Parts: sequence; structure tokens; C-alpha cells
Amino acid sequence: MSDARLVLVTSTYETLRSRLQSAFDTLEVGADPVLRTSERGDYQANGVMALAKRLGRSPREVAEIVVDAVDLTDVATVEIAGPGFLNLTVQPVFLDAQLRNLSHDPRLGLAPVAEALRVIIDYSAPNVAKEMHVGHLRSTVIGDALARMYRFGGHQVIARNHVGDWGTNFGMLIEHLLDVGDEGAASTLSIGDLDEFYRAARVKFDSDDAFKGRSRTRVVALQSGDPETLRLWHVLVNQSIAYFSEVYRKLDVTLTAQDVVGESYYNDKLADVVRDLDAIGLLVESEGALCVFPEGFQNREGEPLPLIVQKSDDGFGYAASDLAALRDRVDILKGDELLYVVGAPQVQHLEMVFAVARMAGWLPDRVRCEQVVFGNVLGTDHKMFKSRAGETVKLVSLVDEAVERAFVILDERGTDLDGDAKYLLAEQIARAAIKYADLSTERQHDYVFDLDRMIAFEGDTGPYLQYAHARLRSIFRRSGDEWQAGNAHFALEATAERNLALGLLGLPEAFFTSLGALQPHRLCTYLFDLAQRFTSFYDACPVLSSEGALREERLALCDLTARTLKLGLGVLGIDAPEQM
RNA sequence: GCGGCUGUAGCUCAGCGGAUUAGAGCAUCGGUCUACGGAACCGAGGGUCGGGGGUUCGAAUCCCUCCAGCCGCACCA
Repeated sequence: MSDARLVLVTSTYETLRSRLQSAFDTLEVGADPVLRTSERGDYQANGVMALAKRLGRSPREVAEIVVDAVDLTDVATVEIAGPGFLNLTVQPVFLDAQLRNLSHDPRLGLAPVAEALRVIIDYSAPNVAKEMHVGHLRSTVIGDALARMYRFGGHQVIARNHVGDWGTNFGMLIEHLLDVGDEGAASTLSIGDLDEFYRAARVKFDSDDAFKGRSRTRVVALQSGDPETLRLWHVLVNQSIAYFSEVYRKLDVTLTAQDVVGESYYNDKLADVVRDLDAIGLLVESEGALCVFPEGFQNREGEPLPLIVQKSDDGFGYAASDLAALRDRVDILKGDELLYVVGAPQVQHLEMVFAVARMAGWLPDRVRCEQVVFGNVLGTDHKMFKSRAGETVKLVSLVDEAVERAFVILDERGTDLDGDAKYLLAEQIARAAIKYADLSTERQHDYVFDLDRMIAFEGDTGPYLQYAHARLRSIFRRSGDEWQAGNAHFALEATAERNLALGLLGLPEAFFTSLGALQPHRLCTYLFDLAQRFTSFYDACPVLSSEGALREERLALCDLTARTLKLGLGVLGIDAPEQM
């Protein structure tokens, strides 16, 4: 607000919507105009249909009243189409003014929200001393995209990486650590061979009774806080976190070691969860376990299904730590929104946790609490994504393979770059391919992981969008570095120019729709559509060879397009390189 | 059995607060252009939107039902 240079452009959509709203209000306060972009006009409002039905009047009649009441002077022309749709065509003067404003707005019309919320996003959640595999890909990529979008939207984000760093198998892991020695373990873990470490421990546990006995004793020592055992446990945890950080670096994910708040963090709060549930009278003992029975959940036999808070062996289940974490996020972190980016198999469990939290009064209505559900990653055979040997695929090998593939593609088409620059570019392309493929599909759907398709430079892919951006930047390299956003007049005489311009004005709406629905794919769709508008423009409208005001105008359109693509991709966690 | 998710062109996916010939990418076919990066542009063919019913002037979109697939359904998280 205090920064006068930050031009807060009222979005085109919002301008149209609010003017229509005033007109609709004359008939019924708050009636939704239902405005959307359209192929018939630039925008179409079809809220008249629903309103007419409620008022018991003919749609046509209502449409005429709205048209008479609406003030769209110098903004758009309206015409009634069909039974009562309002088709809006934006006026040239308004387009020109909007584009001029955008030219000077670093946020491209995307004003930060008036009221910042504190949003807690739980995502990634790998397990200590276990490999990160494809199953963690979606949580990590989607969670990080949402975190970036919330931040850019003006909210405060607290990322929580709910790492699995506790449980009975740590007895076995620590004993194995002792067998191979600190340094041996460190070297195995640091090169990222976590699967090997875990497998070796498991094999001994299953085949060696003495080892099994030591492991059980070790669990007890760990739970009772034995200092040496805790030291060993820390070795495992720290090595793993270092490894995860390397994976996040490869993926360009914003999670840091500070965001890791594992299950162990809640250990001393679990007893309180049980005690407090008991005090409220929700706790029921069933088959030796302490449970809460939220309404509406049944087991196979049609009997009430419990959320087991404390197991019959007195140990705490993950329900307990999830409840403790939820309380922490509401009471201590003061979250306004709690998001859990967790896969579909956990739907019932989290629903039960949320239900119990509400019953206990730990989750007030003002707090939005939601699981950001996502589907599975499938192989090209439409079965769960596995390696040829039938094993789960390591996340790092997935990324590495994509980088190699990007390298090959760069070589094939010949690049000016070499050495580190070339490697960095290959990484950027690989990440774009993987992330965009994941983000551009509606997240609840399973999707098919097909590296060839997602790294292709043609079609609806990350690299295609990067390429569109790189071509744009190339224009400016050739134009000489004297160009800067000036006062171009946007006449938009060519159809392709006008289509591109309308696309550019759509960013705020696309962004907030996407964020509001927690659906990054909507922003992807917008960016791809914009890129297509651009390539059509690029083909039809020469930029550098045009002259005078027209050249200025087209350069300004290119500048806006490049910035919009870069911003949009960036907010999804995808780089937009200057050249490819 | 109960609950959830999914079923849209050959393939991969959008659309699902109801709207006029159901969209895109890939693949196929046909054009354009000595192309500011052709990793391009323009166009064509291809779908009874899983089946059936209902609500409606109008449904891929809402409701019911059936079919198919995936997932979950008490002490591993």
C-alpha cells in the first residue's frame, strides 16, 4: 500500500463482474452474474437464467432489465444472446488501459489478498532410513506448488514435513547401525542407498533371532530416552534429512530442514491427547485399545469403526500423533488453514482424525481443515508405477533419468551451452517435465507416468512452455538491450494480437481460481492456453521487422507474455530459462 | 457388505455452480512458410461423454439405478 510503484490493477474479470453485480443487485441482492470467459464473446454472463427462474420471470425480460441497469461505458459492449445470455465484448480503450497498467505492474495484475491467512501445509512426509519413491513425488510437487501459490497470493505459509521418524522398526535400524558402525552407516546413507540399509536390517531381523531380540530391547531403550540410543537415532535422522534435502534440491522444492517436524516431535504430547480425550468423555476402551468412535464410520461387519488412539500394548498409533499435530497447528501455530497433501488411501483415516478433533473441540469452525487428496502414479501399463524388476522406483533415479533424457534432447538439437550451464538447463527441463506432468492433471485422478511424453517439447508439457518463454526472450536479445516497457499504445488491430491480449488479462482470475480450489492444474491450463495464443500471434505478427508504434506494441505484448509465463511457471515451482 | 474415487476421440487429458456444432495435446491425413529459435502455424478426419432412467425449454455436467476398475474398512504408519 505504501509502495506507490506497485500498481494494483483491478483485473478485467473483476471489473466486469462488479459492474454486472450492481445491475443484478437491482433485481436481487447478491445474485451471481456467473461470469466466465467465452468463445461467443470475450466473456459471457449466464446468471440471468438462474435468476429468472427464481423470480418467475422470463429470462429474456430479466436480461433486458440487467442490460439497461448495467454501466459498462468504456469497458465493454453487451448483447443478449439466445434465451438470455449476456455476451460481453471488451472495448479497445479498456483493453489498452488494462495492458498499459499491466506493463508497469511487476505482479501483472495479481494483487495480493487483503487479508493474509496463516496456512499450514503438510506435504512430502518421507520416512527416515527409507528411500523416497514415486509415492512421495505427488505430495512433494503438489504441496510445494500450493505453498508457492499461497505465498505469492500474499498469505503466510508454514510448511510441515511430517517425517516418519519414530516407531518400532527403529530398534532394528539402530541395531543395524551399530553393526555396520557410525561411519559405515553414514557412508551408505549419505550416498542415498537407503533401501539397501533398510533391507539389510530387515533381513537380519527376520532371520536372526538374536538380532531380533536386541532390536526389541533397543526400542524400549529408545522410548525410555536412553542417551546413547537417542544419539544413534539422531545419526539416522540427520543422515536421512541430509539426503531428503538433496532430493528437494534436485526437484527444486522449497522445503528445508527447518520444515521437518517429524512424528517424534509430538511424543511428549501424546499422553495429553489421551488424557484430554478421556476428560471430555470421548475415550472408550475396546478390545484393550483406547479409542474414539466418531459417527458415520463402520467396519466390515457394519459396527462402529474406532480411531485407535492408544494401542492395546500401550503404544501410540499414528492417530495420536496426527491429533497432537493438529492441536499444535491450531493452538500453537495459530493456523487459519490446515492442508494435508496426502494420497487417496488415507482419506478415511484423516476424515476420522478431523471428526475426532471437531468432537473434542480442538478444531474450531473458523479453521479450514482439508486433505488435498491425490491419485496414484501409474506406469504405462496402467498399474501402479514400478520398475521393470517390479520394485518401487526411487525418486532420485526418476529425476536422474529425466535429466539424462533432457541432455540427449539438447545434444540432438544442438545447443550453444556446455559444461555446468548445459547441465543446469537439463535439470531445469527435467524438473519442468516431471512437475508439469504431475500438476497439469486434476490431482484426484491417477495419472500415467510416461517420461517420453512429458519431456516432449511439443504438446501440453512443461518444456513446451519453457520453450515458448525462451523464444520470447530471444526476441529481446535480438532487439538490442535498449528496449524497456514504455508507453506503448495497444491498438490490437490483428486478431492474434487481441486474442493474446485477452489471454494476458486472465492471469489473476486463473490464479485465484486455481488456488481457491487447491487445483494447480487450472493454472497449468491457463498457461498452456496463453502459450498457444502466443505462438499463433508469433506466427502471424512479425515483431522485430515491424516499425514504429506497431513494433513497440508488439514488443510490449511479448514482454508481458514472457513475464506472465515466467511468473506462472515460477509459482508452480518450474523455472523459465532465458534460452534453451 | 459398507464407504470413497474413477469411467469423455486410437492414446494422454481438460470441461462437470446445465447452453447453442462436446475441447486440447499426441498420433494420422492435408496445407502454409527460405521461418523474429520449424521444438512453428492453418485445417481435416475421429467421440450415441460406461449403460439405463429421471428433473429441465435444455444435462458430459444435477438426482436415482446398474455395470466395470482402483482404494479404504481396529491396534505398521
